[in-house]
Amino acid sequence: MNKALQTLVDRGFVKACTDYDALSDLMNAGPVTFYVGADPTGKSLHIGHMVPFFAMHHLQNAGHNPIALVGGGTAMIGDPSGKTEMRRMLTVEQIKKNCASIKEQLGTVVDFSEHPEGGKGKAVALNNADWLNGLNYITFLREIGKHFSVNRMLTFESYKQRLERGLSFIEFNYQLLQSYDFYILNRDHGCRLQIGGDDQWGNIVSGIELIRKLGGPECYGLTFNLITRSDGHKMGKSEKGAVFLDPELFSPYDFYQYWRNVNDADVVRFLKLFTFLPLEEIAQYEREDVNINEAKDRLAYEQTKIIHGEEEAEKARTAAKAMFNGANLGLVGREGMPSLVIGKQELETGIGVLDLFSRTDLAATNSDARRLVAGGGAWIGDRRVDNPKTLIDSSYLDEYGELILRAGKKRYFRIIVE
RNA sequence: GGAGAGGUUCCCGAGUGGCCAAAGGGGGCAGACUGUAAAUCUGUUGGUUAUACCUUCGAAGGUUCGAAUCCUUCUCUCUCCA
Repeated sequence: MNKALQTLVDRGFVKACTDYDALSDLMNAGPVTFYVGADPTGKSLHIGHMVPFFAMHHLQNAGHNPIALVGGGTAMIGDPSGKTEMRRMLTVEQIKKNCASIKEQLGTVVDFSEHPEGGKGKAVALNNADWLNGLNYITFLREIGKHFSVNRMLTFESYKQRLERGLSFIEFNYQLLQSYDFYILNRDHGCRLQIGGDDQWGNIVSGIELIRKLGGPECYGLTFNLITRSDGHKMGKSEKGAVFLDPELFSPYDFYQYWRNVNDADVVRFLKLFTFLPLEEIAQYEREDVNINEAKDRLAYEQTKIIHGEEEAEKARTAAKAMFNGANLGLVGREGMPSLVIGKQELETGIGVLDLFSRTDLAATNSDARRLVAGGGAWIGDRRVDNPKTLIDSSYLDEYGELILRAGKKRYFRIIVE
């Protein structure tokens, strides 16, 4: 099998392919242009969205040419695949904004530079709004719609499910539009392969069929496993909500912690999928005598480095070590920690614990803070605060003239006094 | 257009006049145990200037001493019929 294709299989990406042998031959014959779509339904992608793009990275490194397609046009509609509910409609301005920020985020794993080095393929980012928004309904029906059989579409699993819950007509059209995307990318960019999550199988196959019917070359589809966590939680969901790539929405420190806390059973699998470490290197973490926590630290560090850069990864790691390993790294260790600045004056007067905690991320409201304190989970430095009426003043400052607030064992917050 | 079912707190889902800030489960948070893991057990889970008060059961009115519960109108979803 083709080496790059084999890499994806070995790393645990691949779920299914329309034709392994033919695709392998095609990839052996030279660089293949391929694409994956991303829907700009939000301002930021979360890590669950990233699986196909990590795969894209590996294929680009092997010399193939990626097209990252942002669905500025299809986002107007909403994809019913794998969802039981109708997606809410977004405004045109929102979609535009989302497209721009998503393109930027993809740059963390895909090299969009003009002249990529080291034998990499040339990557481009396109927006299907460019060809979808101007479509004429009647023309589209005549030229594209006639190739689709409703009977056949209804046999797809994704539609079957939705038929029970209700499916709007425009969502039903999604498959036609995605197929048309593939057709356009093939016609204008020589794209021969579409990759994507397993839920995209039906849409991908339809695209291949459309291209064939319109006289294009044989194209291929490659789908990836839906990544799940061994505890059954959805990938990319944390107690704080989705694990977004945008540091504004999900801090690099929390991001690091998310990976640092994955289940034992997931570590090696995630190292293969979500880092670029060579498989030989990952293999050493599978050995029984290796401390699993080292593997988790490596996973967290590598993943944070890819998404947020080396500096942030270092900060997050240092902060984590300072907090959990008891290493007294001084102020340096606190840099990656979420923080808040309060006035010196205010502290000297004294601040109620509840007030203080509710102003941080540790408690959402006063009541929330009250529960935390009453439950014995509120700490300042190494002092447990269990009386909600406690007044926090400068006597609580540590040797650096700061307060380190803690909720439970894992959530820290730094109060800087000025 | 006609007939019926329904919209409850983060989610699912009980509740058909006061004992309802609303059972139960899930999820979350905290405590215990641990390895910053999993599993398990316990507590907690609308807000506030907090043994009380305020806001919440699709929306707006009404009946009542008192409404998530009864009535009216509106609205949305689903099912069946044409």
